[in-house]
Amino acid sequence: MRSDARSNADRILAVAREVVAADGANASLRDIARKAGVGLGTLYRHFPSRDALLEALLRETFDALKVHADELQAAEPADTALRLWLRDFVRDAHTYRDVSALMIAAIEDESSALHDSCVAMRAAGAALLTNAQAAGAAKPDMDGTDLFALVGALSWLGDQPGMAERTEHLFEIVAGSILIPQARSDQGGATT
Amino acid sequence: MRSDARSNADRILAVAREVVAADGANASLRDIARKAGVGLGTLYRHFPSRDALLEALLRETFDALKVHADELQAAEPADTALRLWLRDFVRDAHTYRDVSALMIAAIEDESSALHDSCVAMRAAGAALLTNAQAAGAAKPDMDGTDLFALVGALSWLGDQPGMAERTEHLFEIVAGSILIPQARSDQGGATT
DNA sequence: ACCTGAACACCGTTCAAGT
DNA sequence: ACCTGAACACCGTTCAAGT
Repeated sequence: MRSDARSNADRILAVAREVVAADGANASLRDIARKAGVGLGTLYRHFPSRDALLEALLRETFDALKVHADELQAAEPADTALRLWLRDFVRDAHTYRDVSALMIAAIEDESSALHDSCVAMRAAGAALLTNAQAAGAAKPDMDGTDLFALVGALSWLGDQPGMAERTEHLFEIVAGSILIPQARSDQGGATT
Repeated sequence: MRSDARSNADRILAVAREVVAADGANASLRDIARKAGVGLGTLYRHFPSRDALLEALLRETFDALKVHADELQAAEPADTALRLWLRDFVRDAHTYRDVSALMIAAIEDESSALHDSCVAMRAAGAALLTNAQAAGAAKPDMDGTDLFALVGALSWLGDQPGMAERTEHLFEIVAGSILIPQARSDQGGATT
């Protein structure tokens, strides 16, 4: 019966969402299986690795971030688009505690279930960065991976005790190291 | 016999240095005790917590960093002093993998064995920062904890797979968000 | 097909028992 | 005083056995 399996997978995912929200990305898988009322092997059958489970939890977030990148690129001047997207990224990346380390690791590890999503995130950010650089609004000596590293580090900081309330401020500081202040005229269009 | 105890503590420390160098700050304490040829309880007797053991490993490094801060403050212009010290800090903080998370956590946790050292580090950095700010060489909207957070995050990045070779570059980017470029005349002395 | 849970090889931490 | 190692309560991962 395939419907059993599906309902199990759904229940595991629902429970995982709560447990990971509470305990972070390194939450006990045993605990999740237990609370989902399912054998440990069943969890492993549906999600063969921790990354696979997290990927399932994060997929919506990732998709939304990619869509948002496209929207911003179309609607905003290059520097605003980049800045706004980075804010979102940092916020979303620590929806669950300790997820940024996994994301940064996943970008190097092609076998990780998170790999594709992270590469896609990097590409989305890189596109916004390239745009901003072309407009002279972002430092030229930086690539998508640098950007990913910086926002990853920022989101990691947000997970550390005592740092959460400083992330806004730290974001501004780091953003200041990426973006070049623009004297902007009324109409936002940049010349090529 | 107190000499037994001392020699045990020394051996534990020597082994811990190797194991932590290999496995990072979360190395297995059991493994350390085993390799030191000592019962697990003996390790706990001498080092009642992981932080206590790491503090012992890092004490020399910390002391050297503090001394170096004073030297730089006396010998270099404020911006150079800050920049050079930050470089050292980032380098030393990832002598052992994953130590930066513990350092940042320790600054909030007064009961941690690493607390005092970390507060002292922050104070040393804060003094250099204040100096640089007074000379107009560092952004004014930043305090010692922000500085600690940024270099902590940078050193964390250095521990992540694939990021090690970018740390130099990322350091320059972040340093650029802290320091204000100076038009410097021949003599380096800043006026009070 | 799908699920279960015991089995294995690990942890950190504590503490009775030994010298 | 100091040390030891078993005991306890946990992990992640695998896989034979069940339905």
